[in-house]
Order: sequence, then structure tokens, then C-alpha cells
Amino acid sequence: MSDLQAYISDRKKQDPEFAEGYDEGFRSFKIGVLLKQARENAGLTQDELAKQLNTKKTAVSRIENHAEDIRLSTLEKYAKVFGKKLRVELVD
Amino acid sequence: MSDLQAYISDRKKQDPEFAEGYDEGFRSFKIGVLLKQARENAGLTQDELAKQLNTKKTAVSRIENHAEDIRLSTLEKYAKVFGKKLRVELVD
DNA sequence: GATTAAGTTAACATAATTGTTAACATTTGT
DNA sequence: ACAAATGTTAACAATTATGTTAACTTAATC
Repeated sequence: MSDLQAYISDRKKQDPEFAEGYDEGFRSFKIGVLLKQARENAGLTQDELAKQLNTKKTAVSRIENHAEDIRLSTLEKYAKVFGKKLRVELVD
Repeated sequence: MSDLQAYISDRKKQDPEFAEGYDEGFRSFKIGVLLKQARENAGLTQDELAKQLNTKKTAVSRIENHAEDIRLSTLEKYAKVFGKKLRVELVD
């Protein structure tokens, strides 16, 4: 079971509101989980990451949990801190 | 030579302001070209695409040419019209 | 159980994307 | 050359992400 699937399973148990399929939220939710996992892999706290992004930990938490949308430039700032590149593609 | 490289070459000839490396602009520029090429591959005019996106052709033109940033949700709307999925990854 | 680090949420301010209209430019076809 | 279709740009309004502060929760350590 992937990390993402495990996360979904856990969250479903604790959050009755949560449903995997609600279309609007699922995108941002996935991005949030992706960024949270990237941060944890980098061994950073929200506060440490926030300082590198010149922002506050509250903004990091919001993006990881319940931000509805995100700018490409914001994703790239994250990628840069993690020493990665952002890849965006249209696939069939 | 790729389509992107050909486009850059053409635009450099006509637009003295244009330079491949200006960091801030290059991201959005690339996305603009990507979306423009996707639209042309789909055989749509800006106006036809705009109607499917419930917006105006002016917004499409802006994104293809000189938008500075773009939301993930906007990219996904485009992808949906083109019958594609949006893939976002952090790569080394 | 008190303290501290870490994370969450709400509320408001600020900044930026997107919607929209109008005017103009460019291209295409006749 | 003209007309129609397509594309571009500027300006402003509307919507939304992000910045920021304050208050709260949770987990861990003592």
C-alpha cells in the first residue's frame, strides 16, 4: 500500500467529511499530501520550511491540509527548497 | 529541432525584449507555449477553447503569451478540454 | 502536570490570477 | 483591397491564493 493510500485510509477513519472522490477538493488534497511527504522526506518541520520560503508555518499547514488551489510559482518554490524540479505535463 | 525550440528561435527574431533565460518569465512562458501547442493540436481557435472554458478568448491569449503565473486548477481545466490528465511531479 | 516543539484553524490584509469589455492588429480568403 | 476570422493588448472588476497574527490543539519530554 502506497503512502498516499495509507494516508487516505487513516484520514477516512478520523474525518467523516472526508471522501476520496469529491472532485473539487481532491486535486488540492493530493498536492497537499505530495508536498507534506516531500517536506517530511527532507526532514523539515513546517516552521523550518516556512522560513526557507519566506513565509509562515500557518501557510504551509494550510497548503498541506485544506488549500483549495495553488499557483505554479508556489509549487516551484517548494521544489527549489527540496532541491527538485517541478515537472508539469499533459498526458493521455 | 523541437517545436518549443523553433518557437523560441522565431520569437527571438521578432521580439528584442525576449530572452530565454529571464528566470521569472520563463516558467509561464513555457506553460503558455505548452498550452498553445495543445490547443493547436486539438484544432481549436482561442475563441472556441474559451467557450469550453467558460471564459473569453482574451484570457486564453493572455495565458498563452504573457501571463506571469497560473493556478493548478486552470491548468486542469485546460487538460480536461483537451481530454488529457495533468501530471505534476517533483523530480531530481 | 507543566513546558516546549510542532501542527492546526480562523480571521483579516495584501497581492496576484482570472473575468470581462473595448479597441486594435494580424491573418486568411475572396 | 475588402471583409471576416483570429489573435493581441490594455484597463478595470471580481475572485482567490498567499501573508500574517493570534489562539488553540496535540505530542513529546521533563
